[in-house]
Amino acid sequence: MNLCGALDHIRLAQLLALGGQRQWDKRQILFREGDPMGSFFKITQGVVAVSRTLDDGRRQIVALRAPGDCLGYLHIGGNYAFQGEALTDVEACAFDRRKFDAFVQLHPDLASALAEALSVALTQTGRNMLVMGKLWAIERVASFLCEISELYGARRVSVTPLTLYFKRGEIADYLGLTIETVSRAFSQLKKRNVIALIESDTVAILDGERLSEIGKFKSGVKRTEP
Amino acid sequence: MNLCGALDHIRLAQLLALGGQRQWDKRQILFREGDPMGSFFKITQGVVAVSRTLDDGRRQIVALRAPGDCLGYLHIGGNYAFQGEALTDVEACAFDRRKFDAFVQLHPDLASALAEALSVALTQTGRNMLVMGKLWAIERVASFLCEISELYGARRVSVTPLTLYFKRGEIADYLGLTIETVSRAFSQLKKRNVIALIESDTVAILDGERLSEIGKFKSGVKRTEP
DNA sequence: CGCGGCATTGACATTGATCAAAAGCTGTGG
DNA sequence: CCACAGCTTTTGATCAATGTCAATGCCGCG
Repeated sequence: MNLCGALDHIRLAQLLALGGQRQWDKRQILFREGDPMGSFFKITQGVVAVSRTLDDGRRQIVALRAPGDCLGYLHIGGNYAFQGEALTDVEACAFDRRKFDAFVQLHPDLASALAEALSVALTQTGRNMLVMGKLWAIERVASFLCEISELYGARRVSVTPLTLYFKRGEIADYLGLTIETVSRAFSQLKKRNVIALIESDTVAILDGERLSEIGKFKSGVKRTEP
Repeated sequence: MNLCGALDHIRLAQLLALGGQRQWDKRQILFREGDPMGSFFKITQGVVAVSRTLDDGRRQIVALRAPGDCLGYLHIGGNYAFQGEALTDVEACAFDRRKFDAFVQLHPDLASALAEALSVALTQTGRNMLVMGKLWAIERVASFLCEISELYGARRVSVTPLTLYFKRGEIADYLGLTIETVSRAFSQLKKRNVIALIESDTVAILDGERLSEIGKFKSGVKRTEP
């Protein structure tokens, strides 16, 4: 979720004063599911995966967060409802939740912005449920590539070629598949000349039209010049 | 989502004056995905399924809404992001979205309540993604029964025995399964004496402990006296 | 009574998971 | 710089879970 829109520079500065900029290395945990909630975070650099894990170790990544997004906001009885893990090196501003809530009390329109950001996140999540519930493996992977391409394109990260910052296992945990199935889906898409692999991590989208058809993805996805 | 909490009676009355009580029959559509958004709704009676459908007809139910909940709030470019369909006869209060937004401007704490309600919905959705992404068919069905039991228990509907108001096809569309798989899961749970079927629609939970174990469902589920 | 919708069950097909092996890459230390 | 260890990805072989297709039965309603 993203609540930049409603913040003018002055209040953004005030808000930033509530929290400190912090950094995490790739693969570090920003916050753990079940831990008492302290701060939430607004990403300035990098990509974070938000996940839940069952007792037996099965993990589901429920959202991706990129620069501008907030995360670590949701709680169950005062404990983090999810885990946040850095997929890249990450910089984020950490806000003490209580101070933030107090700040929101003083700036009512911020609450509206918050509601708006949450609405967008909830809408996005609805699409992800459709993807996980109804699409075949190759469709899910195609959808994922479209989503990442759009997310990174909208936020910053260069998209030509497209570096995912996801390992196969993370894609699997995001899409409700296994590593092997994700790998095979990539191979399929290669064979059909829809994508090419630059590195295991980095993709050239050869036929964005086709990719978004396969992924049932509405908005346009640009072709990556190889 | 539910924003009763923040509303005292006086303001609730004012708010209600913004919208009119309306009724729908079972299986009627409250609003369609893609239609221009007019009102959103606060349910007073009945159960509604919120869904998205692909062009080829595959449908995913992304949320259930019961009395006290709001729905029809999410939009993409001013059009409903989802469809709302009555699973039972439904009564709801319809609020013109623009009037509501204006009202929220005048009552800032309502915006906070809205954000809180959206947060709860988003947290719930996270769990559903875990269910769909990682659980086996029988686990999903068990999880569904726990969820329904808790939802109805918390809101109103009698829970002994538990009437679902879902057809098999709707359960399937909620859990990312097929009718037949859902039916087989019910049969399994019957065979294991975890549940009994009163009617195809109505279940007695014989062993809630076991059911919530199977469904990986945290909070307690009461036993239904048969 | 007979029709239509829904649920159940069985037989079979297919997808995706699991198990296993091999190849590629990365970083470390000699 | 090379060799080796550890990790990740790919690919193949097989298995299991779930989807698909079809038949049957149940139930409510005209």
